[in-house]
Amino acid sequence: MANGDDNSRYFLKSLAKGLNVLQTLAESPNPMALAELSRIVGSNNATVTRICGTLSKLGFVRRDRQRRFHLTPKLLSLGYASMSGLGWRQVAEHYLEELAENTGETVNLSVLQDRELMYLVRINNTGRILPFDLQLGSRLPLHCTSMGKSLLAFADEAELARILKDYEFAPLTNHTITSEEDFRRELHKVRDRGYSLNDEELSYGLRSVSAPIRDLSGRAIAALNIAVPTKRVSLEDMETRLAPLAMETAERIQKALGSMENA
Amino acid sequence: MANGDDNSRYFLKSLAKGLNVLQTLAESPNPMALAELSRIVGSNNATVTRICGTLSKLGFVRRDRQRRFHLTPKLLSLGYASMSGLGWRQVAEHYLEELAENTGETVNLSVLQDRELMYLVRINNTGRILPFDLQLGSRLPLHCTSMGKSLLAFADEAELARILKDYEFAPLTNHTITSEEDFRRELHKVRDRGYSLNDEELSYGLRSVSAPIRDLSGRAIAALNIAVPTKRVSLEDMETRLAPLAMETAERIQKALGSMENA
DNA sequence: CAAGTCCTTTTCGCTATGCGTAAACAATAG
DNA sequence: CTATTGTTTACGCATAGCGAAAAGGACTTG
Repeated sequence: MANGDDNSRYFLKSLAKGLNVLQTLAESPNPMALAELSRIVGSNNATVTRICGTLSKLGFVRRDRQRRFHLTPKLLSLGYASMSGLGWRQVAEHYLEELAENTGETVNLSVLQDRELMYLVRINNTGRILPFDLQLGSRLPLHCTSMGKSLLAFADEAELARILKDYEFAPLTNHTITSEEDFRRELHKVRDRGYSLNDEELSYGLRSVSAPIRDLSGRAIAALNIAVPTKRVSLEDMETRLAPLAMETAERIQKALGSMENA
Repeated sequence: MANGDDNSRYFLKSLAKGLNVLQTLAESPNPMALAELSRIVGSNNATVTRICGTLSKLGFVRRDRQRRFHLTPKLLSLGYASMSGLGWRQVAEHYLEELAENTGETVNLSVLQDRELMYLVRINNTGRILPFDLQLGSRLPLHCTSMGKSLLAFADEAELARILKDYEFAPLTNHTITSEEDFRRELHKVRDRGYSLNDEELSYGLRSVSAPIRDLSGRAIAALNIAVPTKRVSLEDMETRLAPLAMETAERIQKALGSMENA
């Protein structure tokens, strides 16, 4: 019945479903029972039973007394291994540490992942001031973060189009940009200045400056930022003092990366 | 042809193979080409092409110009999500930070994972002295680490038997314990004293003390340790000064854990 | 440049695999 | 004790996924 259009012979559905189950569990804040899980992934629960049985026999998933499924830390090894492939990350980390030391602020690095950004490095200098407790691997929206703006301002047009297609500009504060026109205008500004700002657009009390880390073609492969509490650092201070530091660090990383072989 | 013996109807082979590919890539220090990969996972390369095609369409794997496969950081999100399920980890982390502060040394926490131990927390106080640059999720052998000894000394007999069956006591230094008899003797000693030592058994220049974190039945669910360079801390010092601190911290964590609901 | 090796991709037909429906089983609630 | 909702098992069918082998590339070597 209808192999549709594509290279379907080369796509393993059960593998995709299994990974989808893992992702679903990862995205849910709390463990899930079978029924809920099959509802969300949209499969028959017999199927989900089989998937979870397999995952659990392989040790990626555990079932608690209330028959709910949890991910196990076995997945951690996979996650970390994936980073060691990212040679440039290590290089960047070095410079970020310097930046964190010089500014005394929290410094982050993230990459584009699907339609969000994902943290790859986080150096938290200021004990827990920020309203978010982010870890590596956690994700944030693109439209209301400085790194998101940097990543998109220097993405290629095709990628940008893909992401902005039906993008939902969810308002998280009343500073959040909520329309594509405004956002595109903002991206222009970012391209002009070479850095991007987030002034309480993600969360009240929080500002950040970000600069893109670009490859030789000018495309952003990552973005770094400096995040500060509003009460301690003014917007002007961000622009005059921190923005240049962020850009300078990004440039140094780019230089260092230039001398590496490319994937 | 021969469904063998088991509940085979409930095990999804393609999912298992796919995950096996991911694990294989994770364990390899460098990216792999198709041929090598299919050799290692023991499947037809048509099969591996399909698996990798799927994984890559889903964004878990990337192929570089030389047609070699890499894991992508997309897996990070999964790994970290798996830790947030571990409520006790957070609790433990708090006490470990204290311990690190009090001793000024590097402090770690790990759990049993397959036949190795895996790091879940690492607080590195001493800038890069240690010969290993370990990250969360990385693994070490059990027989030549203090945490490995703690974990096994307080594992239940069945688990211990499973692990020691055909265990390979690879000698990493000339202090490494290399026979099961010696190792079992060592475990007895650990049970008696309540803590375990590693005196240059993993790597020259490195010592550590570890104490188990046990559940109500006495089984170790994790182990913490304090790791030091040999040049700075004597064996005697470890036993008289650090070992008690490690045990005390472990006990405090156990108490704190007692007041949590169990999975 | 032709012959040879090794790697990768695609084709093709078969059958075991994994699917959904539906029935049994379990647990809670009313 | 019947209803309701969640979980597991049974069963038979369709097809998804498999391996063997051919076709297509890339890179050496004579």
